Amino acid sequence: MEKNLIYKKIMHELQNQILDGEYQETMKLPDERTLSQTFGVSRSSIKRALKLLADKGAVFQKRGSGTFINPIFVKNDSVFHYKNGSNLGISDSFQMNGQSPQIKLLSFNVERCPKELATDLFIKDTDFVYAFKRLRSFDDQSFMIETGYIPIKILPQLEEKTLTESLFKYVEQVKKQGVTKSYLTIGVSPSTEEDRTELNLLSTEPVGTLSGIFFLDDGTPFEYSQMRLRYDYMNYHTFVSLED
Amino acid sequence: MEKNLIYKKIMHELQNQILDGEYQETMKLPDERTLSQTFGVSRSSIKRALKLLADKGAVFQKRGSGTFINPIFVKNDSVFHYKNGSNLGISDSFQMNGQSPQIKLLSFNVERCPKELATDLFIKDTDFVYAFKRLRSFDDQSFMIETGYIPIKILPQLEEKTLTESLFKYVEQVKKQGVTKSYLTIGVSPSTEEDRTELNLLSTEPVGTLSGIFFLDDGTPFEYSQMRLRYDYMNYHTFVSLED
DNA sequence: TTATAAAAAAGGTGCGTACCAATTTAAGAA
DNA sequence: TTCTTAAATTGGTACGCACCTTTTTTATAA
Repeated sequence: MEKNLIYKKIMHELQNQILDGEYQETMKLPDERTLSQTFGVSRSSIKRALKLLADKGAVFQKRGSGTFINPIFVKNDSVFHYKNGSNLGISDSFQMNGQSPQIKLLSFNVERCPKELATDLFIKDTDFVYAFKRLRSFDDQSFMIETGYIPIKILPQLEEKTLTESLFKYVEQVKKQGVTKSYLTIGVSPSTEEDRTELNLLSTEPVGTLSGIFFLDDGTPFEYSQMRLRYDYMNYHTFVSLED
Repeated sequence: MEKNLIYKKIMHELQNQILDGEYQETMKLPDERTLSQTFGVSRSSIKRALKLLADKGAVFQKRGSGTFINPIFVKNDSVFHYKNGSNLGISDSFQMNGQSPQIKLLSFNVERCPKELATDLFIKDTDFVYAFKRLRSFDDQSFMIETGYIPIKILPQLEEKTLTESLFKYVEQVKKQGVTKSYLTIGVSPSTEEDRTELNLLSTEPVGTLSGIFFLDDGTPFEYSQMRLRYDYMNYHTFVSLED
């Protein structure tokens, strides 16, 4: 699985060193030229690794001064790392005490693609999609209603029972591609009748909404999804860095 | 202002071409080697420009195949572009019909740094901070309550009236650095008494919450901020791409 | 015509060089 | 000692090369 890429290997190594408190005194990494020497790789590769860490918010690079460790990244690593490896917006990647949630399939149909979604999913509105609704819960507590649309031509073999398990894992098996990109809009809404019933909410208790598109690695729009979450399960962490 | 960096210039040029529909037929950019020639720059610079576009979600790069345009980026450009140039999470960057919101200062004090914030702001809990609360509105409609904490040693000169204007612009002037990085947690909450009063909400109507830290370009934690938004103003767009 | 294999195309990785720009440090002068 | 200036440090930009991996296209064979 590990593709043995130098810059990724070094990125991980540095990240581990950082989290292990290797550079705690100075909160600063060695300079790029030194790193290049000690790792025995080119400065270009070091720069590439550091760029990844900077994009994560693990370090800040300052010209003329050095590469500094973000104390919050170290301290709060659990929170900060939530994003890495699990948080693609959300959807499939819930976990609690290492245990995945149960999934109940509320409905499952094949229908013509709703007009508003056709362009987003890059298909014609005469094409068919799977339309399904799922309910997720931990033990007795339901926390999310998910409405999803998937073009049938992307997953011609999709069966009903697959939808009671992890969709993303299934896709990775079948398509041999990961789902690593998403475009999401996050919002807030008072709870609807359905929300209150399914998620066991009072009328004063709201839901968080996530809606958007998930892409395969090659950019194929794979699913349009609308998620409504119990407000107390809604917790989205994000590190934003404006380049331009 | 424009720093005349080749890779950024090319990034913009390509982005404009894309939005202008230059590549509409194929939805595909020329290959890197060709771009290198036509722009008269090295392939490395082209790669760098394309990487920026890929990180934005404007294009998808597929080895062996080419660089493809994300149709959603073109179509929905307003939404997609919301993030670029204005959306650092949110805070200062609101606008509506090109018009900035009014800001009312609800409170303004200097106090010792709350213990939970000290480490996040990278200061001691014996250090002092400005603590303030602001209310933002468009015309008659208030839409956000913001509670902010800023270490006094970062902005020793901060005056009360500055807080009724754009804080970020002020910082850029004084510190000669932008505020281009933030680490935020997004959540949902039923409205509190104060929310309902200030934001004119019913008890069934919730707020969206944004809380986290804003950094200066060099990584200095500059402000801890908690924002509570009217649910109908809460709209956060994000493109997520998992690298590793 | 169809299946298979070779070639070409296209993006990815890694190394290296040269020089630039901001910051910090050290040296020298007042 | 303190201020000013020059040098060293450190990350940033740009170019180029060589080679790899995946995908697509083309040519060849069945």
